[in-house]
Amino acid sequence: MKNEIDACCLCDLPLFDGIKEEERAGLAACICSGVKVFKKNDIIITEGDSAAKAGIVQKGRTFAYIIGEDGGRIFMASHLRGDIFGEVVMFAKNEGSPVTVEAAEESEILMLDREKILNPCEKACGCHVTLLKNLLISSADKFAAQRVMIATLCMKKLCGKIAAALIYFSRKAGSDTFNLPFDRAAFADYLGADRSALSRELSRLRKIGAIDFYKNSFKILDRKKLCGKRADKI
Amino acid sequence: MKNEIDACCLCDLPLFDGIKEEERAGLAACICSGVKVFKKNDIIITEGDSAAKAGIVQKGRTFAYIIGEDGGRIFMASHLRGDIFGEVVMFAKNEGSPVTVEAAEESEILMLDREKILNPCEKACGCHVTLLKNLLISSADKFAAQRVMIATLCMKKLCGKIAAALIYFSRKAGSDTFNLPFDRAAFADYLGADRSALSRELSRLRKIGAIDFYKNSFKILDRKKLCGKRADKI
DNA sequence: AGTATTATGTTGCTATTGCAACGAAAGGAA
DNA sequence: TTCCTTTCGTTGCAATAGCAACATAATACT
Repeated sequence: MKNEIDACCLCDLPLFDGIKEEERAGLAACICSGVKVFKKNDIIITEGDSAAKAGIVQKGRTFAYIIGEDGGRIFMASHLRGDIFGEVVMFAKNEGSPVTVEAAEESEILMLDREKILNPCEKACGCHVTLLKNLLISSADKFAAQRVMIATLCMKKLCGKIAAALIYFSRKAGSDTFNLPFDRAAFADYLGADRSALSRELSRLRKIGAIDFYKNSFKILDRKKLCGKRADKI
Repeated sequence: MKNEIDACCLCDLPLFDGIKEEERAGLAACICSGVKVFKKNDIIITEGDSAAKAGIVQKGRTFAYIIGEDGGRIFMASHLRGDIFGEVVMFAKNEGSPVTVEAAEESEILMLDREKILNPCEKACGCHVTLLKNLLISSADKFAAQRVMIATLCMKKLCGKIAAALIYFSRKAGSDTFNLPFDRAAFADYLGADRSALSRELSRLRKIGAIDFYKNSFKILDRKKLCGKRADKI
């Protein structure tokens, strides 16, 4: 295990909003328990793990998923540099992690300690309330992200799901051109759809001029076409 | 507006776990701003409402939903006596309620005040950290409920969605016989499916002996049949 | 009771989509 | 380079599910 904490990365997180600059480093050191390096496809948290772990991505990219009862992979979230994962679940009564977290590429993860967050050393008392409020804000944001997923998955047709997802990621990026944080297979998982059906539909949307894409880079060309009814055959 | 606070209802909530009996009533009075009565189909919170309201159901039943871009209703949650709603969203940066909350029947709602929760009177300082921790726990639980919805909606076939939902509500009730908190139309919304398609599938599942139901009361008879492949025709 | 309204079930039709199988393209490793 | 692996697109086929329209049952209202 490496033990260099990228203080810059850690202290700039929203988690530390409202905490005085001079207190951040101390608090950061207090709540975390070291840096771990994971190779691509390494499992960081296994579904059912009793220990309530959390982590912050210092370098690389990770994603969380569930293996559904039908064997399919249910995509839950992706985490880029600066993102926290596991911090919401840490507080749930239910024991065991509900998801598996996997490294999408070689990644450095700053591991957080549940107990230290819940019961930090006494000197941190001043920051503590602020930290908890920030965690609440973070939870609320993740809650909102899940709500977007639900709204996407509730669309009755695949093109509706695609439209909802593309519009969401476009808005998030603040541009009609943007990258999706997953490959086709993961995108299909995210939409709860079949990969080949997704490919077919994306091709159709490109053909009618609604979108354009190359790999995981997408561009929305025409929102009306994106959401409209399908044209009659031929 | 009525002004009787059902102290029993309020104080027994998980929100007050870990807070001394003698402090509960005071804290309760401190964070809430009165009781409102709503008739069936009254709107309690409208999507987009700037005020971050929250409430506790003292009597009755409410539910939250979004009107999707395709006009369909996206079911998000239902709230029975003792349930809190809006408390997670209160902390999100994003202004405006993402959902509409509606009374499913005549309901008494204890309204909560965001500012009072975030910045309670000084004397409540001792309880404050505990209250925030409890809110974190509550957020985590709702987060988990949303994750279940996502796992349900990710099922590729309707029978899979139905199975996932029924098994979830069965486990929640701790019995193979249980009531769903919605009528057929809302159940279809919850599954992101068409109401008539849901009826058709439920009838099929009853015919093959997987489940039985009457109104919103369901019974799981055979889990294998519930999830298995469809029998060949006739 | 009688009527209106709502909730639920049924069915035919057809578009949609899952599934499986295959091929092409891209990238990595030896 | 060549081989291997992974990713992505295409297509035929059959199952599925949305949609609309209607029938029936349950409930509320006067």
